Amino acid sequence: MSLRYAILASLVRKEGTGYEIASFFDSSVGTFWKSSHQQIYKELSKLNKENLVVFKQVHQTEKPSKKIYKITKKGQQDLIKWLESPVDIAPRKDAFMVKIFAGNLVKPEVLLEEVKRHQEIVKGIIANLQEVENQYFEDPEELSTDMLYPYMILQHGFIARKAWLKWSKQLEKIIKKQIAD
Amino acid sequence: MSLRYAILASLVRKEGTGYEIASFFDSSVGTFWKSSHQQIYKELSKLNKENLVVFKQVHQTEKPSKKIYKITKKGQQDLIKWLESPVDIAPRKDAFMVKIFAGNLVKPEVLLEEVKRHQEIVKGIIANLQEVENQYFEDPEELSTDMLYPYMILQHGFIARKAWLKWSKQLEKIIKKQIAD
DNA sequence: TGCAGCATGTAAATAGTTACATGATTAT
DNA sequence: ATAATCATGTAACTATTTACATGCTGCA
Repeated sequence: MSLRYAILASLVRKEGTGYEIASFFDSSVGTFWKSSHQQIYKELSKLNKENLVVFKQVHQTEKPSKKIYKITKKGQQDLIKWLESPVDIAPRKDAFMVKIFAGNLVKPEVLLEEVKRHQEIVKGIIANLQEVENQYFEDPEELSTDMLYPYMILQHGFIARKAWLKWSKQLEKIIKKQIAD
Repeated sequence: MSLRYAILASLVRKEGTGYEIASFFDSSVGTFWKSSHQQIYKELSKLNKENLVVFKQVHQTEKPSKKIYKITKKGQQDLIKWLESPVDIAPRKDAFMVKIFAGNLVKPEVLLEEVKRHQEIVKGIIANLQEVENQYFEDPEELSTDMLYPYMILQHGFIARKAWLKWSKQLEKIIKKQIAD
């Protein structure tokens, strides 16, 4: 039920198309809510029926025409009401961890390969976060109030991914010891 | 589609009832796959129809009767096949982060309260992890091969939760500065 | 020539949540 | 008395994924 609020939170900062919202959720700052474009389009049309967002159709000659969505006053009120109520901590569904938990069932070489692969992905994510920080948050001391919070989302990305990497090095050692034996 | 593998991974270590599997997924070592008991019961009966698990009905006088599930050879083969194939990194859906991202829309006092509340929850989780470590993983050097991987799941819990706490202290400072202004 | 990016969606299937139902025992 | 623990499930609903569909532009 929070997809709608993730969308509203995105629109409150910047109006945009469903496509842009989907890209945002794929980006470093927006990774807190991963959703497919199909789902986002569906939710946007629901949100529109409930008068929480409105859109203007924009015709383009070189690209397909698009709908630029904007949050309404009612949408803002709804969002704020949700923001002010408590939420549970996020339940986890992490298939990689299932694999590690059952790691003793597979050849350590195979496990190591998967760990290595994930390390490369995570390193890529960190590099991307770094780029975004350099581009948009160069001087954290000078950030405006409303950019401070997105900056903290970025910082969370760094801390969480780096902690994961550190842990995965420990894991690597253990798997390599298994291979040696 | 990974719920079935999380269940199989749990059963491969120890046979048990749906209720026990659900409790395991709520516990510190099993938090990598959160699911409701309703869903687990449904999946177990599917798994049974597909001959990946079998159960024996056990009648109890003081408690309701139960079904103790056990993984079959076919179930193990299926699980191993899945374990050997690559998985994507887990997509995130974190409502708390949506709140922080849109933090500028609410009174900093309200935001701070929610952050504090989450800090207490996370501290509780860390304390629980510590207890489990003391009880079951007292001497990491002496761990048997098959307990090494669950131990690493526990370690991931520590690292991830502690990293979150550290980040949240930074966040706290920023919110307090907002209140002061 | 083929793929990536822009841009929207429908349809079918599966996964997951919420509400409800039962019932004994033990601890507060 | 009331809640928690053990133990199972059904029914209705909502959320999410997967597959399919379209079509233009610009790049390699």
